[in-house]
Amino acid sequence: MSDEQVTAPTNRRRISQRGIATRERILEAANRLMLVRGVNATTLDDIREASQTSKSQLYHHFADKQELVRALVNYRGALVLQRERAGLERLRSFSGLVRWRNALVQANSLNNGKYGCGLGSMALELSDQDEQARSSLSETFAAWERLISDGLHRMRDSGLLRQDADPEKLATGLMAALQGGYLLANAAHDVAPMEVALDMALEHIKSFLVQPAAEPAR
Amino acid sequence: MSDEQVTAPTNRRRISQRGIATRERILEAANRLMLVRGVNATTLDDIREASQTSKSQLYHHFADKQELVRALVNYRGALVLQRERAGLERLRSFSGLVRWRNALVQANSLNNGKYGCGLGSMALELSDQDEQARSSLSETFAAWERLISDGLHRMRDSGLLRQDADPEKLATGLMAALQGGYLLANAAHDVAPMEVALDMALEHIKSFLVQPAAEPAR
DNA sequence: AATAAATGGGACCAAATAGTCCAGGAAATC
DNA sequence: GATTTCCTGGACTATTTGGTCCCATTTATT
Repeated sequence: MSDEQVTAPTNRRRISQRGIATRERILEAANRLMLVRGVNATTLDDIREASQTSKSQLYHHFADKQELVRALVNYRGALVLQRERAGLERLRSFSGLVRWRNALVQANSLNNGKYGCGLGSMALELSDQDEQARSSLSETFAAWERLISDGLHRMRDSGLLRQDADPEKLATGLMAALQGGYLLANAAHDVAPMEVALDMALEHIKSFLVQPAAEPAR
Repeated sequence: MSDEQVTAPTNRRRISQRGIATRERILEAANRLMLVRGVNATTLDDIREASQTSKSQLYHHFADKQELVRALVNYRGALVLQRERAGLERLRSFSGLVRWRNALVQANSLNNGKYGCGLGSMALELSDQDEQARSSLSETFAAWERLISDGLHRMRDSGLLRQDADPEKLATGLMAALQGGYLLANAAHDVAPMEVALDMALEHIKSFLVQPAAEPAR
């Protein structure tokens, strides 16, 4: 769904290790620059310079800026999903969720809430500008939520969560709290709102635990 | 804190009704265009055309694009706060919160989740690009949260909310859910995630009610 | 080794876009 | 009503930026 390449003879085309590396270097630079400056505020010359490549290479690997952005959407999505899969695929307990929360908070606190979520910022900037990018981002968010809801399903199946808990809705709520937390933290240049938001969502999930603990979440 | 005008002789400068109207027309057009296309993707020519003005007028009323954007940040902030003040300053009950939620959801559903929150989208786009804009936006968010927390304080003072409820944190959580909901709804082009997120936050607030009702929030 | 195809460097072009300028018209003050 | 100051229209300029092109170099296939 994301790999259309140069449209035509993908098979007839030779490809070298060096070419792959260059393409990767471009995406890596675009990822880095566009995270801090935003997509529209980053120029191709910025990327060319940061990736130590040239114009012809940019246009050799990507038809135009839009296609580069779309590739970045997939690139960044894959990175996030990979990271999140590592942290969520074995989720089976509430304390696992707390650890997951702590990891996100700590990562974000390293830069005082700046930059926010790479996916969320692209979503707001591109959704009303590039339908294909929006669609990809939406799917990535869905996959991310599924990682969470799968964990919640496991917790429900094992009897930790009540039967009337709705893993999908809980996951959506948690994701919204996370994204909203990123946004407020970014605006405030302070992780605090992100912590409060995540704690709210965790508290909400906690209220569906079969044996609610006495102490509040943390 | 937001009105610096042309820096120098604000008093010595005559100003006509027509001038004010033109400035307003420019801001109104910028507000409209930048909401759907984003700040960086909107050109001054777009604004000039949409506002039925000319280049000289843009630069007569604003030093450059950055200052126009900063003025827009304040303009939009004032609009949102005005709207929210109307809906929140008499907040005294949980059902009042539900009505507030419903109004936001309905407004957003009119365009299938598109465009998101005018403040939130600017926040993500400008926070890492214009420190002054970020600061203003952060203050506006704080004022908005205060409208909510003031209402929650009233509910706590009147005995509706438990004493251990923290209005500030509850307001931050609700705001994060709202902003995250806007973001996910925008990415999905569907209000549903925004509803789920807001309901989660309301449910969380509900858990601090002195006499929890039997039925779930709605 | 010869050949063909992929990769690379960077000058160059065209369009978009921010920003300038000035002359004429409108409004306020005397 | 005259004069001064503000406001407006729109042509014009400079810069940025996406995109093209050509030729050299490297890599793979024979």
